[in-house]
Amino acid sequence: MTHPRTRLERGRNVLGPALELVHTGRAPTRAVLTTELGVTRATAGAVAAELQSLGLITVDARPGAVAGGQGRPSHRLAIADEGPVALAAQVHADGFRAALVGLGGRIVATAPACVAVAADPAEVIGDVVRAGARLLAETGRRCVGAGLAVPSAVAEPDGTALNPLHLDWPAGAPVRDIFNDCLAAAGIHAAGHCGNDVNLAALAEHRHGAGRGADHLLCVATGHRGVGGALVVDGRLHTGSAGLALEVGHLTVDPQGRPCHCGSRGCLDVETDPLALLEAAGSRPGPQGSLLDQARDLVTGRYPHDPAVRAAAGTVIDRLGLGLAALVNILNPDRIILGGLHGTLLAADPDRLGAVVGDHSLWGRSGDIPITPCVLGHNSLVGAAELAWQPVLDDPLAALAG
Amino acid sequence: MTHPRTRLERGRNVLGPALELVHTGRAPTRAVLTTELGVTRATAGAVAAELQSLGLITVDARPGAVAGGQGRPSHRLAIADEGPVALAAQVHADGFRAALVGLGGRIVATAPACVAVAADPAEVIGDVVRAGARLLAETGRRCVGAGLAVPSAVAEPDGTALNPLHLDWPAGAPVRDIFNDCLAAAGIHAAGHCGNDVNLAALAEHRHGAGRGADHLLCVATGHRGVGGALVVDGRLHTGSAGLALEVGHLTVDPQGRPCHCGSRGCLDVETDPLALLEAAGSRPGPQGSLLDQARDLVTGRYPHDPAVRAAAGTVIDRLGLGLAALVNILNPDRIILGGLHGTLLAADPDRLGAVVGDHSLWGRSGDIPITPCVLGHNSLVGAAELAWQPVLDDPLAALAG
DNA sequence: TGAGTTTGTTTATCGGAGGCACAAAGCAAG
DNA sequence: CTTGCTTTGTGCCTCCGATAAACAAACTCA
Repeated sequence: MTHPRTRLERGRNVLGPALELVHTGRAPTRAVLTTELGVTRATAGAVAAELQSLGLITVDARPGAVAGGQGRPSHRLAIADEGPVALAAQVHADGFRAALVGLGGRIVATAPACVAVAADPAEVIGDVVRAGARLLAETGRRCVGAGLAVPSAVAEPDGTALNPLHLDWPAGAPVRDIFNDCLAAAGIHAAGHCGNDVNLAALAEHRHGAGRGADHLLCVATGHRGVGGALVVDGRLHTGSAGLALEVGHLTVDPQGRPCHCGSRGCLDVETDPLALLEAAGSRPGPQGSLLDQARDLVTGRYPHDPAVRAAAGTVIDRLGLGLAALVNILNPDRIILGGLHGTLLAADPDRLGAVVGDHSLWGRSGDIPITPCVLGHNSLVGAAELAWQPVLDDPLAALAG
Repeated sequence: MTHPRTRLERGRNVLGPALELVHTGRAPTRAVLTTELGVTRATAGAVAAELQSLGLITVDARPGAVAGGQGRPSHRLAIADEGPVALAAQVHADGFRAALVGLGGRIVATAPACVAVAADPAEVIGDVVRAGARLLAETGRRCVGAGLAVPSAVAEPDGTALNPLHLDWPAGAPVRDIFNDCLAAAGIHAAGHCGNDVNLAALAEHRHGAGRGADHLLCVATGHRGVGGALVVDGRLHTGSAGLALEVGHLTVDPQGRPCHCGSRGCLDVETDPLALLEAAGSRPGPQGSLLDQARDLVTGRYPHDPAVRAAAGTVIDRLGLGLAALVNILNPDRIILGGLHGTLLAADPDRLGAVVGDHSLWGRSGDIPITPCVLGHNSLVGAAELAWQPVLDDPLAALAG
């Protein structure tokens, strides 16, 4: 005679999709979970109970928890306040930063930004991991994994940084191995993942920011030097066969333009980054503040009334539009988001860029593609956390219960 | 009391993947099916029996059917000889063609190619559908669906041909609706699907030709005028959000090049198609034979010993290499296949193109990307059939039993 | 001929999800 | 306040696809 098993362990195959719905804010109540997953109420109930027992979400069954229409109010689903977190780390040309990020892209704690960057990747990554370890110790949260964002293409499956150009790191540095070594040295027993910062920013924006709901999201951004791109298709990063896709910096946008270190001229990289804008505006880069900040100040403070800035920004916008148009023809995205200086330029003159993209991409349809700036702060950090959360989102039971 | 159900109806969820393995030639025996699907022998047996009962495959259990190693020989799996077929149709600038294609990309019957092309899409599509209907009547095969390849981007979800430039069709012609109307008028009760010819060729090459096993397959081809591209990721066509991806013809490959109707100069479209090669070689296009045939004859007959042809082909190869390098940087494919004149040029000088692509794509890694010509005859036709077979591959029971 | 190896088949069982009936919790109209 | 309607949550049973394990079959090799 079989003893009556508890039915609470049901719903394993839909557990991941269910958690993803809560994670991305698309499942505020249990009833929504039912319809979004396409399962019965019984299954959705078991799934919600299971996620609650894993300590990931809370199911609020109190009356009045949901502002209802007709019928019995549904139980409210929320991300557990004291649930586990991911350790997120970011290294860039001007410093590094660590944070703890919970489900839903919620930044739980941040370490103060550090501006010193050593030339040795192991040293920098060790520093940022130790900063993260301190946060974990202070908060006492469980850590589900760790993610590191670097300003370089990261090759798969090796996890090496191929072009960390503005970091003075050696090309091909095994950043994932270094990251995992540092995690182990800091006593953090969790898997470490690495990714390109623009890729991770795009992932974060897709799940929690300006890219929500887009099926084919193109993200282009410039930080300090150079331009990065990313594509999120059906909720997953499109990184190509070896993690090297969306290296968009060397599209030709001005045949008579500046020479580029790649050997060509007028590449997107050298025509639309902060230095290009400063030079075009006749403004010498100063010693204080990053190139990005100086370029941003120029645009937000003196566009459009300063003729030199107006002309320079207009030129950069036109060049960027040409590059985006080429990408639109190749990738056919349904939304474009712009980060860094590109986002600032878009905000300063929302119409000009769209017009250029529409004129130079085929069948004019592209004019219908919404182009918006990124909206998340620290989106690369949140994206790094997404990398760490991914195994949990794919299979919560396997990732947490072990 | 429950009656003892026959266990032959098991294995529904793995039925599609199993058929796909047989379809792509990756499951010659039942034992391979077991390991490839990752299921038990019991399940694989039930699945094979089910596919056989659907009339799609044969399971040959005769001793000696498999050249074995040790142990009991496995049953041989083969595509059923008299199984159902897909109606494949292709329309291009020089005419149209119909064929019947079975599983495995096997061309079962072809109608003679027709060289007359009317300006009215309904007329042409009606002609090709009637040719296909005759083939169905002659062979008496069951038809699982129909696919049509057109030399134009096909917008989804509407199924309209956006730029059928060399067909004198109106832009935006609702080819899928027309195709389905013609099918119904011909008494063929099957769903009709439409796609871009290069996309479909890439799909066919991925499943049955030079692209087998590639995870990220890039295909670039030129037929008569213009250049088309396609990307197959994890076995599925990447068509972007609206079916318009991989419009690669307007990448800039020569800033001082020929003017293009898109308003720019030196586009891949006008620098690497057959007309570009003929002009560069100082050869006036003649009245007899298509542009593609004339350009091919030039290369195969007079390369490399004719200096003019050598120089012209070299220039076109270099331009093509620049375009491919840009695509490599953006898409990071693990294999590239070239069709039409591009395939001929590659075959004529296999090393030069690879060197250019390697030099102009980042981190030199791209030099490792294999570049090969397409190998299938009628690959757009076979690809059109793939479109029609897809619902069967996704869920054989639902598609066939209804 | 017999041992070892690999594959096919049979039977019992497991586990996730659906179906259905019923209970619970709100709103609206009288 | 009561009654009816609507919507949601829960318990019980069933279904279905697949696994597990034991056995039978077919071949190679010594």
